[in-house]
Amino acid sequence: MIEPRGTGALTRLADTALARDIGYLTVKAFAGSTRIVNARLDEIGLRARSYSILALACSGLDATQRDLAAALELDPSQVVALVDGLESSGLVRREQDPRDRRQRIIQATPAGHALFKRARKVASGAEAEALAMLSAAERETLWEILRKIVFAGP
Amino acid sequence: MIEPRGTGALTRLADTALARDIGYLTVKAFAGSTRIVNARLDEIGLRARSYSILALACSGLDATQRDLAAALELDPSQVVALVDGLESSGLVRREQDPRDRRQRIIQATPAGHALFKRARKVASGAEAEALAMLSAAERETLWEILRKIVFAGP
DNA sequence: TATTGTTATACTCTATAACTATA
DNA sequence: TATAGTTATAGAGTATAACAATA
Repeated sequence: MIEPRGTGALTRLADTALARDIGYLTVKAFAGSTRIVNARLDEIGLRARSYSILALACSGLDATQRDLAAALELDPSQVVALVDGLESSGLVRREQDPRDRRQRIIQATPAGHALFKRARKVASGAEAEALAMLSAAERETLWEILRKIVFAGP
Repeated sequence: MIEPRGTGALTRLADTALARDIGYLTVKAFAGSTRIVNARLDEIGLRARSYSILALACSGLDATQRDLAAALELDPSQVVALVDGLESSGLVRREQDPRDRRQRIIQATPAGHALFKRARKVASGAEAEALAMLSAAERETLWEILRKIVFAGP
């Protein structure tokens, strides 16, 4: 942006209309956070999405693949590949629901529960790192607003 | 999740640990918002990222491709394709910086400015739609927090 | 006939490495 | 030698359509 050396390219960006654009800010904030979270989770063989699947498999909700798709806003066909990966690593099992043999309930194995215990700490640390510039009160406010976006029915 | 017919699969999800996980909430909120924003922008031939490039090309900041990459948290090689698309649609021009012939300043054409004027309204409407469940005060708070995440130096 | 899980396909996004032209 | 833009490639994420087994 044709500035003296040493001046950040973003210096004047904060003054533009884009800085008021929640869409832009969301994309940028999300990109940075995802990078951090995935980098940390990669160390234990997970990513943001496989972590979420594992979390639900550990939750005791007896979620079917269809439920996982709905909960994570994914297409059912994407869930197949994610569960395949976790299953081949021995972290979850597909259990046939005796009440409807079409459905597969995804349950975490003992190894899955053990890894999730570690993964929660990793994810929580990554979150703290990604949001280090926020106060505890601001993080709480962000959580409340996100919760409202996700769980408020349309 | 083995519930009576008519009960939403997400009913009990709000009580699990995942509902406290900002990472999960962010992924889910972001997925929904992006879907809405891209669907609306598609109608005028843009997407979230080409919209952001066009916004900066219209901003008067005389941004180079390197600046765009930094501002949008993209790799410079991704900016090439995005600028290619906008340029072939006649919305932006690559102008060689006389002070450093390696650099290309991305400027919006008159057609680019005209489309951006429409695109801002579309993006703003999509944002309102995606965040309809928030009050004006909550949207303002969300904006402040996102701004802090994006512009707070590490 | 409708639904669950599955396979297949295509397109977008993200991440890296290497090349060219300029500095 | 270092940087801006470019090309190429591979992997992850997103979106559809169709199929087999089951309801």
